[in-house]
Amino acid sequence: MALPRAARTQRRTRIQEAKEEQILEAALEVFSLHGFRGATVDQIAEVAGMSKPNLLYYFRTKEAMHRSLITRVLDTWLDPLREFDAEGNPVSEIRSYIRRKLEMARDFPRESRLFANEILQGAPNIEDELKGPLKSLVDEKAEVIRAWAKAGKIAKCDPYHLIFSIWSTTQHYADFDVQVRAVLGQDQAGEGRFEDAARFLEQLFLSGLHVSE
Amino acid sequence: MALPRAARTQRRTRIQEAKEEQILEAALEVFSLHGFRGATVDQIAEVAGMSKPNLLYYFRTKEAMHRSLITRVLDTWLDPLREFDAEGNPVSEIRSYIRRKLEMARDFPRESRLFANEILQGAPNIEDELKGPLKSLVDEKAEVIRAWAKAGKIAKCDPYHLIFSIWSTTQHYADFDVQVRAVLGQDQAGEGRFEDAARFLEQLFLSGLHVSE
DNA sequence: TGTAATGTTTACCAACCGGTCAAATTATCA
DNA sequence: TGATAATTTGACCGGTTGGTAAACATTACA
Repeated sequence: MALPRAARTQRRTRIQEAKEEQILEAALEVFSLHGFRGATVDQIAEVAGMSKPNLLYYFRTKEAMHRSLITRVLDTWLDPLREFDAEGNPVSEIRSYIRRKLEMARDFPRESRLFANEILQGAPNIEDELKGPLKSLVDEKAEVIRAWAKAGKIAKCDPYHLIFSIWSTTQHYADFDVQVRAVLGQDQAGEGRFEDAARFLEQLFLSGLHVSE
Repeated sequence: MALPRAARTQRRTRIQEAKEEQILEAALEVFSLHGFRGATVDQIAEVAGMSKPNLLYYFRTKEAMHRSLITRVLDTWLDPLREFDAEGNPVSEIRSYIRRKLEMARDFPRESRLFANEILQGAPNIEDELKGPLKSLVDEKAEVIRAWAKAGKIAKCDPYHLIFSIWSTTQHYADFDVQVRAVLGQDQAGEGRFEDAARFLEQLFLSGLHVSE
């Protein structure tokens, strides 16, 4: 008899690691495109190149798969914000934060859409993580921004809404990609749109905060 | 035998109008919360307070319901942009555009989420409308903004990305509401958050574009 | 090599879902 | 009022879905 997932905390075969990776990759592809309910286990299994029961041997339910994926994505998704440095200089910190977020939107659009899908539908599975770790991290960085403003290094502004606006503007290029492409048209919608966006957003945020180099 | 939807182009009973409204209201509620595939006809029927066959008497398929809803929402969703006036003064035009979009995010979050769900999942049903009417409207307004920049009324910037950033920042408060509330915490997350957001966004965009009153 | 643990597959199931049908009920109006 | 058209409903259907059972295959290792 096989030991399903829960019992395998001790040792993990190479096979297990490889297969789980393979499954999560496929799950990311499908979930990000169709949302939780829109995705089917058969579809994920097909993309992963294995049979449905085989997939369910590694993740006992569709929900387990989704949970595993979401927590992983949420974690890496916050990395750029973690790097936000209180000791650094406001201009370069804000600029590189925008750059990093935009690069993630460009290089990991599926992760962004997975997350967006989850939030959009009320975040049933991660509300605790939003109110806990996410809020703490944002609180901490908001304090840094507030200190910068107090010291006159940047314009006075609400740090929370500043962070929201950086999130939304950058993730827009992943989550609303279809719309962006449609509006820009074939000629302008090449990969150069990320460079254009970066230039625009830097100008907006840096001069919007009255910081110049 | 009843005449289903397609045959009723001539006259519409009061009952028909009322019921269709009732159904679309329920459909908006359910679709915006669970996406197209996540929503079930039974669920919509229950929210609408009628039986499933009765609902399907007015809209013959789930897709017909969704289509009807989407086109209506897309249309009203663009109203604020239509009001954007080339003859107006850049400061007040941009400010009132932001205000209006933010008010829509506050007052019609379900409409925003319905739209976001659709785009997020590749806009299978409205790609043509994005590439057609939407693109045309944006092109037109982008030209207005470009002219303002050329005349030195606002800073030179990419008008398309300016519009994208206004869309994303304002809609964020509807689409990512759960996250916004979670991060702001109970004390700050009251209805005042929209006023705070409005203040922040006005500052960001107006001084980001080097326009001052 | 033998055998026990691990991994994979075929066949299957119960619940659900979108949609139909025919019968019953209600509104319309000559 | 009576007949005709519009509306509503319970019962049902075929297809899909998430998940299971058990037989079969492969790997790890003593």
